[in-house]
Amino acid sequence: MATIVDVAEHAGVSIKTVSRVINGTHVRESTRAKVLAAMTELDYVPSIYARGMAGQRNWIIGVYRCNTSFFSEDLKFYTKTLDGFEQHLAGTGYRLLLDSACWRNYESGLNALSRQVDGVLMLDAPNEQERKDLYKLIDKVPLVTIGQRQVEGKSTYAIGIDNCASVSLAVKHLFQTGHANIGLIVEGEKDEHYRDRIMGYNQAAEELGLLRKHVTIIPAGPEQLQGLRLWLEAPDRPAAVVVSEERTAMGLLQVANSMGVSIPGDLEVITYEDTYAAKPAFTLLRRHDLMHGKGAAQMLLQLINGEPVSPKVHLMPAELVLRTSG
Amino acid sequence: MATIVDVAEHAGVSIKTVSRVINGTHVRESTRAKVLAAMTELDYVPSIYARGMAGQRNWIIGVYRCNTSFFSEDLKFYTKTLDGFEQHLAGTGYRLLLDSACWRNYESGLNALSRQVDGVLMLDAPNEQERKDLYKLIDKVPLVTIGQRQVEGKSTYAIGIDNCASVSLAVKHLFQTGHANIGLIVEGEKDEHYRDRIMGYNQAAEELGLLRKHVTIIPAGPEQLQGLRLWLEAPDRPAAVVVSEERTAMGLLQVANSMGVSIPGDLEVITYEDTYAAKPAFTLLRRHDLMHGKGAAQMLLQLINGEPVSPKVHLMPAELVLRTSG
DNA sequence: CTGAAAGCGCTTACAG
DNA sequence: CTGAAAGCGCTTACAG
Repeated sequence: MATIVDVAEHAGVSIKTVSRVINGTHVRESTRAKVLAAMTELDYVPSIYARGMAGQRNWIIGVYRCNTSFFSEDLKFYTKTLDGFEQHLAGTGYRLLLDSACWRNYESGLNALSRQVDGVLMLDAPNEQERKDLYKLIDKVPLVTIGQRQVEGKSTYAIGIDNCASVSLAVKHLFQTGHANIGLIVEGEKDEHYRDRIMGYNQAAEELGLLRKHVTIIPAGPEQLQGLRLWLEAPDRPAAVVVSEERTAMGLLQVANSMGVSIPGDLEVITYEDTYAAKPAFTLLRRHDLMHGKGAAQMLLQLINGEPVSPKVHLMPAELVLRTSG
Repeated sequence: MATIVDVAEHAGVSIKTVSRVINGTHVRESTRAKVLAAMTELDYVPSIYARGMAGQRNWIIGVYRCNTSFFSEDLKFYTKTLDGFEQHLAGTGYRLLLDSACWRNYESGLNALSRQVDGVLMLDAPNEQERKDLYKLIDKVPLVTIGQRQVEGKSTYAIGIDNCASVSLAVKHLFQTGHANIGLIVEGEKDEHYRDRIMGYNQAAEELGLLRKHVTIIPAGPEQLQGLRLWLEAPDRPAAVVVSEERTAMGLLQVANSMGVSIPGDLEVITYEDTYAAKPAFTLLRRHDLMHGKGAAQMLLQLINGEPVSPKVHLMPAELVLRTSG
């Protein structure tokens, strides 16, 4: 296995020069070409271990999820984000480390991770306690979260969707297309993003002067279809609804079908766009996940490089994608 | 940042002893406790870089996908597998590295990766050319693939689902429940797993003496629903069908609903179980993804440790999960 | 712009 | 069972 010494000898230059080529520092073009040729010929790959140990950079970025296996089912909500993150990182020399030894214990895990990486991307919304632990680590390692993280009034560097503005946008759209009786269905009320969505609904409802607010919490799980059935059967149910999760919207479609309720004819539905294949008869709230991921990578690189990052939190509303069928 | 020297001094032992504790080698229990206490007190974390460089192990396992971003949409087919893989690895000291610099170029990428990791888990089915490149690397690094990989009659170490046996099982089940006109819908015929499924269908059809084979290829994409409509409208269409992808099965359900065709009343459907939320009225072919992942991790650790692995390829049929509703 | 040398924090024979 | 020392392959001041 060729080392930097072999490359230097083969190219007839100093080790330092090879190092400069590896690190992209300025080297005379003809020299660089000679070195690159030697690298190719010797099938040389710089050792991440030697680089991490000798240098002040590790060239590794840790990707972290709170108190959950990295590869749990709901990773699907992040695949495009991570794709964008990785796309932006490609060519920078950074690699992604998923530390299976650490994500089972939040503080000590991240603590350990923070020593080994140059920066951390944090995916999931921590609960209150985790958020406090998280905040202790912000000073130890450059850290960017997907979605806003508030800790005692302060925030992490964050990029993501503006759930409040997105739901508000959806409600206003329904109002503008002639609906006055507009509901919201969410799967919970404890998580930050559900709270933000409820807030967005309430804000829009007040702004528009809606006579009635109709927020329903229907948790995911075996009883969900039954819950949706009851919701649909209620005599005063809204004629238009924003559904917070696409799987719930799909359930709603299924139940509506079985009850002879036509969507969008009898019930107009707007829902977040997720990973399911069929997108029938819904107007969608489309997140720009790929862009979030790229933005997170950019933010993180700026933090690592000590460049100023502004604003600290960058939230974007979803884009409304009008249904074309139905 | 505490080093192994600090820990040794603090615990009043030699560096070597600390190293032995880190690596789980035999140390007197009282000594081990003293060292662990010192580690905790000093908030010590061993450097992966120093360990990787000094030792003959890197304690890192590379996870690799062929010619695709790691985080592409279809990662969802592998989340449970990876979850199991990671679960089995937890506590062994190994971590997972996703090398964003390498998976864009197959051979050179994996080549580079192979230097930096102790073993590789390979997820996607490579095409013929990639498979040849892959095979060159088998000698360089312990490598396990999910799903079978044949290269010129030889195979990688592999674990996964037996697509042939699974579809065969499904067809036989339909036959035993009284169906004689049984079809198969797949989304392609080039990929190995589609070929295996078609093979399984054909084998079962011949074994059972089915009078007619009815294999239909309906690619995913915008025209899929139209294709499924035509399939459903055909006067001689099967009364029972094995659908190879759940998204296609969901599309079939949607089209059937709109046409007034009842599932399972008018059409019995068996499909692979994937990630979608609603599982109505289908009998499912359930893969034991978690088990595949754990098995892959076990295989890989055995290979890394130089232990014998047998059999080299371990394929399991899917489990038939009978529908309870419909 | 380049060369010689120290040092990063571990593991591992080699002695004791 | 333990201690002292070499060495892994880089980066980085430090000289030239």
